[in-house]
Amino acid sequence: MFFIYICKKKSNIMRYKTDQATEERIKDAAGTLFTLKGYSSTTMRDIAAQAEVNLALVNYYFRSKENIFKIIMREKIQTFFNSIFPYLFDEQTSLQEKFTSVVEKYINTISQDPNLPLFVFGEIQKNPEEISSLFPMLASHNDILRESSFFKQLHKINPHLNPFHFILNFLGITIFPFIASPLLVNFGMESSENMKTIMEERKKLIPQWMNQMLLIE
Amino acid sequence: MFFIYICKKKSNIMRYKTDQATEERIKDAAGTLFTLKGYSSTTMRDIAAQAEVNLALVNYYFRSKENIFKIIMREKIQTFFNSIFPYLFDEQTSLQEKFTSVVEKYINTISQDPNLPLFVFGEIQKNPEEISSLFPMLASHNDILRESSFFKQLHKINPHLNPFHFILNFLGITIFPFIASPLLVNFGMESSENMKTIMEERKKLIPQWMNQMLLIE
DNA sequence: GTCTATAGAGAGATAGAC
DNA sequence: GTCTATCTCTCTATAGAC
Repeated sequence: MFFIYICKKKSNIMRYKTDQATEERIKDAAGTLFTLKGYSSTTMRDIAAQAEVNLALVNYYFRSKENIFKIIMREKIQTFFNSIFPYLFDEQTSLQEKFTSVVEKYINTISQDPNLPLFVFGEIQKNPEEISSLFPMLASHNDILRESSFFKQLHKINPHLNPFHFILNFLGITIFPFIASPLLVNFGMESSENMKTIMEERKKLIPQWMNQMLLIE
Repeated sequence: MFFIYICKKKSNIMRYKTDQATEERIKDAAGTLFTLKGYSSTTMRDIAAQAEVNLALVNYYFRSKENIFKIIMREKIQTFFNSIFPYLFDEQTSLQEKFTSVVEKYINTISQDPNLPLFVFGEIQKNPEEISSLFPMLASHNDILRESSFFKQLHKINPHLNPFHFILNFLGITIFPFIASPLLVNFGMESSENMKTIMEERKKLIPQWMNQMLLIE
């Protein structure tokens, strides 16, 4: 009895420290691998190895591969949209301020996790209904973008063109460089170090380009 | 003997018609599934079912999954680059002409296979060295883009900015809409029918936007 | 060429010891 | 909580009949 008591106590103390660290390590490993290789190419054994834990532990903490993926996916999409959405709906800021703050925030976020855009768009392509189930709010209320302050401001400045064009342009020139960078490195574009400085330059340039584009009728 | 002769003859006649059709059907099925779901999420059984043939036949014609994937991948990348590259290196055309002809050609090509960009960039992210092995020409000669007529013309018109910025912008506003469309449909952007008209509008708009952007120093 | 049947490898998941 | 061992399923690939 005494022995068991001691062990239990020790195990409880350990748990508080170790468990959190282990769970977090597994989640980090899964996040890295999923964003890099996608759902199907990532195995539970990969995740265990990357997290330096036993395979059984991954199931112990997260029950199933599908479950751990959903958790990761939800967080990643959250990160992805949170760096844009709050700004787009802010009625207090000007179009200019939106351009600069979204670009700044977005490039900072993605720089820390450059595979994020390709992961998000890729998984949405593979499983379009998934995003609706993750964010039912969007499915039910799907004019959300059209009713944003951003959309209205774009329309006011240039009523001749569908504001979606400008949104596509804005996201395109901001996000696409991250999507294309592995390819462009092959074409002698930039080493991954230079990619960083390129993106820093673009923080200032993108708002200017957007202003120029708005002039067209 | 006579029986065998007849059968052989019949089988040869059949082969000419049937085999080509079967092989083509398998390749089409594989192409569709790979571009939609990626390498790992696509099974040989999927391909067989989609092509309406027996599983063993897929291996009969293409030997292995990896092999059929390489064949598809090579063709898709070929299509992808052929809609851009010849124009970029043409010394005879002006920058304006390049903008319009690349946009026209590219949007037409991708419209027939909207998943192509995400597939190409996704697989390159998963396996960056693969493209070098598929196109050794690029690996050995990787200043290819920098030496293009397009690059030089951009530099001449705006010497203050790295031409890669404009190339990123150009590809971004052209390609990104296809990458983002499954997502934007969720945000009430456009039904897939309207996506077609949106892209038609962009054929004319993109060259104009590019001109505007070039003005910035 | 096309099919059925199956070998063989690798995946996700869990039981049970510690 | 963590590990070893194993079950079960599905996948790729092929052998062999027609």
